[in-house]
Amino acid sequence: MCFHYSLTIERTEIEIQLGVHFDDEWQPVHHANGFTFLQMPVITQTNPGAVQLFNWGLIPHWVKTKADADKLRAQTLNARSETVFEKPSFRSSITNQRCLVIADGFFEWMDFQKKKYPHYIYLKNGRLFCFAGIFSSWTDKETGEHINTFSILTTKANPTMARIHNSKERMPVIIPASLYKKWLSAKLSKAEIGSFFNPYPDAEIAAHTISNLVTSRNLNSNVEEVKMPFYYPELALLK
DNA sequence: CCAGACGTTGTT
DNA sequence: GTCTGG
DNA sequence: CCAGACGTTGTT
DNA sequence: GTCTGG
Repeated sequence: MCFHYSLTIERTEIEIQLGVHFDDEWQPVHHANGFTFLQMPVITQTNPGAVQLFNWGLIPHWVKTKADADKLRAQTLNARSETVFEKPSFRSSITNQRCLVIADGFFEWMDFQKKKYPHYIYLKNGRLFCFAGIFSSWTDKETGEHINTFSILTTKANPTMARIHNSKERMPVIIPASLYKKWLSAKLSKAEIGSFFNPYPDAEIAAHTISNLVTSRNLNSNVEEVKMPFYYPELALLK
């Protein structure tokens, strides 16, 4: 799974690397906590030339009230790729409402002797990447407000992620750069969509432990330092 | 028929 | 131990 | 996901 | 909206 990630590069750099327009205001985010349902940049199937800001936490179209939406979105930050075609919250989005969720790193915790050790995971080449996402547009009938939301697909962990995320052995689905266009193309069969649901190649990712600033209540975690390496002597026992 | 769920995980 | 809030 | 609470009352 | 459980 993946409930915390980062996108720490500038808007113009995102435009250059992905060849898209990004017209909204944008400040790099060092720590996006899914449970705050913040707006993050995505590229949708329906508007593949543009980066848009959607709220993390998918609200299905059939939700009736804002209260129900708020309950559900805390549980739709991720969608299991194995069941995404069946689940009521996701099945109407996977066929024709896929998106790329732009990121440059994500956070997971290792369990060791009953303590949690946060890690930052990123590509060895240092570039941005895209999670496989699905999106939905929801209208609040009380206020008329439209909210565009997304969820990040998950799959089983590759060896590096299994070592880090040792309690659950899951990881987000990452789309290889060469397949961005295909993920966003219309008329993919169920099998073609399913062919994306693989762990990302182990050899291409890197990771290190970080301090617990990432979940600090008193300090602002949305700062550059959040992803800096932090050494835990007790973890040396693992190597 | 209506009411209620609709999700992610993991499991000393 | 388990739930809620962020 | 983690951090932090973990209660009483009554309720448009 | 659509399915499950009662």
